[in-house]
Amino acid sequence: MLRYKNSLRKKLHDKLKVKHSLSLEDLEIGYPPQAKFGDLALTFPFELAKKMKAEPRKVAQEIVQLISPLEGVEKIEVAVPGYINLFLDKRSFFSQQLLTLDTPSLSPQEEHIIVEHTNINPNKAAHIGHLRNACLGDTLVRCLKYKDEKVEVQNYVDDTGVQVGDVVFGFMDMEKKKLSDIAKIKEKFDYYCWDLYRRVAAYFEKNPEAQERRSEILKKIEEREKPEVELAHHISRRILKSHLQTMDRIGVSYDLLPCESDILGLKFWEKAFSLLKAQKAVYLASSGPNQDCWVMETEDEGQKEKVIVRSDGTVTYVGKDIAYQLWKFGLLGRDFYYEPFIKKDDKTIWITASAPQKDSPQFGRGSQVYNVIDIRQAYLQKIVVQGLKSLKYFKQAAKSIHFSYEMVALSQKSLEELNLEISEEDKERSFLEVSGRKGLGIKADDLLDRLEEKALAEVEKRNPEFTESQKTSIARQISCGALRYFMLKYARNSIIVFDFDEALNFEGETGPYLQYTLVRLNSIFRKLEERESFGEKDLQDLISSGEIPLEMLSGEELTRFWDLVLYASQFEEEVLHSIHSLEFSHLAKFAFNLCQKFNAYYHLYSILGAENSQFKQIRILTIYHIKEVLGKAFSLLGIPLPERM
RNA sequence: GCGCCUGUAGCUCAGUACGGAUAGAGCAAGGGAUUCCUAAUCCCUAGGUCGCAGGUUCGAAUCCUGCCAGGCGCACCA
Repeated sequence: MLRYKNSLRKKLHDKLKVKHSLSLEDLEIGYPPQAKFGDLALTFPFELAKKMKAEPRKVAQEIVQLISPLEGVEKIEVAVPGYINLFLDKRSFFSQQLLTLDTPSLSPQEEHIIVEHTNINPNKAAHIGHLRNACLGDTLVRCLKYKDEKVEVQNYVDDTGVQVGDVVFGFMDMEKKKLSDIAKIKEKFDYYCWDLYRRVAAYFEKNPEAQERRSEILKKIEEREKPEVELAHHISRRILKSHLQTMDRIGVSYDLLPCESDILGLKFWEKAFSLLKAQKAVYLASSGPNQDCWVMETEDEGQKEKVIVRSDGTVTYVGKDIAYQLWKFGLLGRDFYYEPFIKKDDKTIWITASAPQKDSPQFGRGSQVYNVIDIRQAYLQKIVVQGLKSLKYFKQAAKSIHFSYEMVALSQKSLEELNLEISEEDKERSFLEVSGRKGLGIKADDLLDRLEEKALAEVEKRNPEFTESQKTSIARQISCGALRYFMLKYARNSIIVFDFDEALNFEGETGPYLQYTLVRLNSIFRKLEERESFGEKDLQDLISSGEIPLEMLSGEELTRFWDLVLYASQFEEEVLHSIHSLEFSHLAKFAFNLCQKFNAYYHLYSILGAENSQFKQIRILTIYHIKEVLGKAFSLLGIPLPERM
């Protein structure tokens, strides 16, 4: 449809330019609210009427005279207030759609896009909040790649921060463990640390005097002193591997894992600091509450300033982030070294290193950067962008996009289900924020396990004859589909109050519903092959022959057919819209709606048992079109497609 | 206090970017459909002062102003 609209817009522009000065963009083409009004609607007569101080209806009528006849358009009508409704030539439109199924009309606009997402502190297991981040980020990546953009996916690892330091404290000071003892821990390590981290946080609450030791550990990690730095390294790498395994379960992967330890080791901050000082973007506060700190003035809030370097000379998180953002755009003048971290199939996930390595690829130097980070960090992201601006990198500042989203919270009901202890104060709240420190949260692997378990039981019920490995593999695909759809169905601005019943539901607007629809669709084609030896080649022959016996259809079936075709053809528009608004719930809803439309069609019209071969032909072509579009949509949403379920 | 966000059906949410034709889904509730391509499905019923009050407009859930309610942010934490 995108392609069609673009060419229609050009045609309209050509026909109208003699009489009206309208730009191509002014000629907006929308959809009427009801199918009976038409297939496409032009609303620009209203704008024009305003300019000409005329009645919209009259303007619309005049325009219809100018643009008629239009190639590919069967009928043009003026609707009462002043819309121009177009009725397309169904046969030529459908045939065009079928022939261009494999050739996307989207084209890239950037040289190199960097998407940073996931970014879990490597000191505990991943939880549902992290899953939302990863699903959003990964879907963006898939959509950008579909648009043919060059995309590099980074997952930042804060391996020298407070959170890792706290777990080091837990092992060393509370559990009195050495590296060799930790290495011997057999149980799921990220779960072990989840629990330990919660105990450490509670310990610091009760023993404020331990703060001193806490700072000491952090300092030793930064200055690469043993044994603290060895422990931090062991813990962070081991947990990072767990995270990658968890993310692999939902089909999420990365190109590069940039580590904070290397940002420190390679003195990224020192370089960024000298750049900022040279541009006078930061200054040493000589008085006031921030005395002896290097601060940056914030844009809108008047005199307010943000501390970048503390009075003890250490750099804040934002400072390091500014350096990292500069590096992403290739503006820092320093670079990482890289080594392989994990190889799976033919894909390598690289990690940064602080010494030169052999045969490593190039990363960074993006022309556009997306940071997928929850909305609570909006202020800090703004400061990072301001850092770029103060260095006069206005273009890069404009291309720094904070992909923000709301948190996943826990309902009181889900807390009860998990038997988590909460304070009296927290009991009053309608929902609770996930908190690693308090150990409040649902671990990603636990949730995925529960989804898999339920899916397995459902598969068992329906397909007892499948082999065990078939069943588990299908269950995995279903759990992934269920989770990804769940994370994408909500607008990013909306808080997800997590509820087990909702998340584990496989009926209605859920991932498994979508998967089931496509499984059914595929199974029709499988049966066509089995029973009638009608295969892919016959299908392609049918399409290229251009024989579309549309004349067979009338009444209800014609309406349904056309509704399906028209809706499915909007796929690329939905992808673009989702990228522009960073709202992938649009794409999720689109796939769901298309499934609903198909399911209704499926119930009314038999394909295998069609009345005659012409009905069969047209129905096969119709559902093939849907199958292809759904297949593409699923792959962008990261929803796997089981053979059967 | 300042800034950002949210308020739509019993519940969970779309729809707001760029105002447009009768405000849509799912869940829950009630009723119905399976000798036939997978019932993880489909159909029907019921359910709405779009937080409140003004304003702009031919036209407002959508834009503007004020108010009410809730959330988040405004660290020498990350």
